[in-house]
Amino acid sequence: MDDRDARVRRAVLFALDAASFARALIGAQIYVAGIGGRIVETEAYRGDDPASHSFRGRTARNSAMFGAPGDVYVYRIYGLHACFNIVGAAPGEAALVRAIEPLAGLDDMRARRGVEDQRLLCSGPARLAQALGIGLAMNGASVFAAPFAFVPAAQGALVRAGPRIGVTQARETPWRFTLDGSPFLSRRA
DNA sequence: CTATTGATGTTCT
DNA sequence: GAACATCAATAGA
Repeated sequence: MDDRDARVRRAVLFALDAASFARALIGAQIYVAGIGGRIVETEAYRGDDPASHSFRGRTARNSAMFGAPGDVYVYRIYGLHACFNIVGAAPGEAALVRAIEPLAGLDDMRARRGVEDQRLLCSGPARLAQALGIGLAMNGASVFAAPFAFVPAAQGALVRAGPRIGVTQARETPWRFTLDGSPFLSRRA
């Protein structure tokens, strides 16, 4: 894929509605300071969605969700962990990145995570944030600027859809997307 | 393999 | 005061 292809794919990707955006992120690559890999699991959230942080409008915590397409939304959950989202085309829309297939910087990931098993490095939203060194300080950054690097998926992957994990509202909405058969998911599809 | 529970603190009602 | 887009450790089947 040359640079023009990448620009076109990026432009198309960041014009999609929230669910299509989250689905199209499967197969894209995300790196932080050269450490990262291929996105294999995402969830879609948007403003008219009761499960979304943006459902009740803009607040101090979720303001990054109302930023530009490609902006980074990081929040703390359960007082302990960071979760990493990429803002979509419209304000209040974002995709939670739930799992990555590690491709680069495995030793750094292992050091940060304190585990050896490759399957446990990035298979969960808080795990991948820790492995890639994504913290609250990166809230409001952009995946198009250093230290991030973002590579859109080159072609449509075989993607499965199902209910989102851990939500109590809109439990049936099938806005969790997984790369079919990947061993790096947070849970089986 | 599944089920349960403790850790921990910010956000919102 | 309750809820929370989770993880790791433990117990049991």
